[in-house]
Amino acid sequence: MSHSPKSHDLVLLFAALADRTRLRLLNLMDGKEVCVCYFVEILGQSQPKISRHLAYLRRAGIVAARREGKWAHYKIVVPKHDGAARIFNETLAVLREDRAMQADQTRLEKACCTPQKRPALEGAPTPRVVEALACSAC
Amino acid sequence: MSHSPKSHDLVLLFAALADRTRLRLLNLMDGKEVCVCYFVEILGQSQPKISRHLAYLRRAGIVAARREGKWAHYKIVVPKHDGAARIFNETLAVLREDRAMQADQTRLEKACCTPQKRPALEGAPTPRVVEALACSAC
DNA sequence: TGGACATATATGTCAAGACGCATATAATAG
DNA sequence: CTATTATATGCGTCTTGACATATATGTCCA
Repeated sequence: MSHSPKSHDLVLLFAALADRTRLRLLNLMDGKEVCVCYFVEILGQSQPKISRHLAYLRRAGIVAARREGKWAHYKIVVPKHDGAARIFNETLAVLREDRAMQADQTRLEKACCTPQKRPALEGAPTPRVVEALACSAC
Repeated sequence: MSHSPKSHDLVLLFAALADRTRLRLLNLMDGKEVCVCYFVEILGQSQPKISRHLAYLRRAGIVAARREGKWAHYKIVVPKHDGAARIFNETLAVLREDRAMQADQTRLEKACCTPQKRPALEGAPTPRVVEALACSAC
């Protein structure tokens, strides 16, 4: 596929990646489908702010939302455009090596293990592994 | 090097890449050091516009300017941060595969061969190959 | 020295995005 | 049905960036 690889796609991708909060969200979604309440808890940012950035990523076509009862789950969608996909995957790989991003990952894993200790996560669905990359702690 | 790979660097890189004109400029600089007047001629955009985008890229630290008499030459500088460098190089590779970007390259090569046919390029220094990647036509 | 030309910056205008706050929707529980 | 919880969206404000026009700076050459 990836019919006409217009640089327009790339510009949209880069714009979506040009925000720290969005990079942190993508990093948390790396290999997992994550509930919104976890993003709010782990990043410690306001729920509307998180929701807005998730909407931005959704519009950019690099995440997909799934509703399950009162919870919304988000997961990564690799861009169709081949070039964009390569850049996107490389970006995820770079994020994995970043200290702060690893810290986010660690906190997510910890929260997954003892969600009952966090009021905001009581009864919330824990992140679910999607396509390879196992969550060692959960 | 690349001591503390802060995601801040990445955000700045992505912001710099999130513009079509800047992507076209970077593509033209791929492997060559290019005079500003060539950018203006090849992209067919106003000189101030080109200059602003070059200034943006300069501030972002991914191009370097060199003054030679009345002409200014720009060339690519790969980011220090290792992750940013990988993403940046991958981006350049993707641009090379893009139709429109190839068209820009072709027009640059043609202009290099017969600069005397273009008033704006009379006497201007032709792009100079830097670090490998030869300009086959010039 | 002065003028022509190449390049850079200042300014005004417009649109997009980020954020906080409040509020609306949606689904569940009681 | 009402209350509660989770998520999304309007709205006002601030910042940033893109662009066009105008202007400044710097360099060469006559």
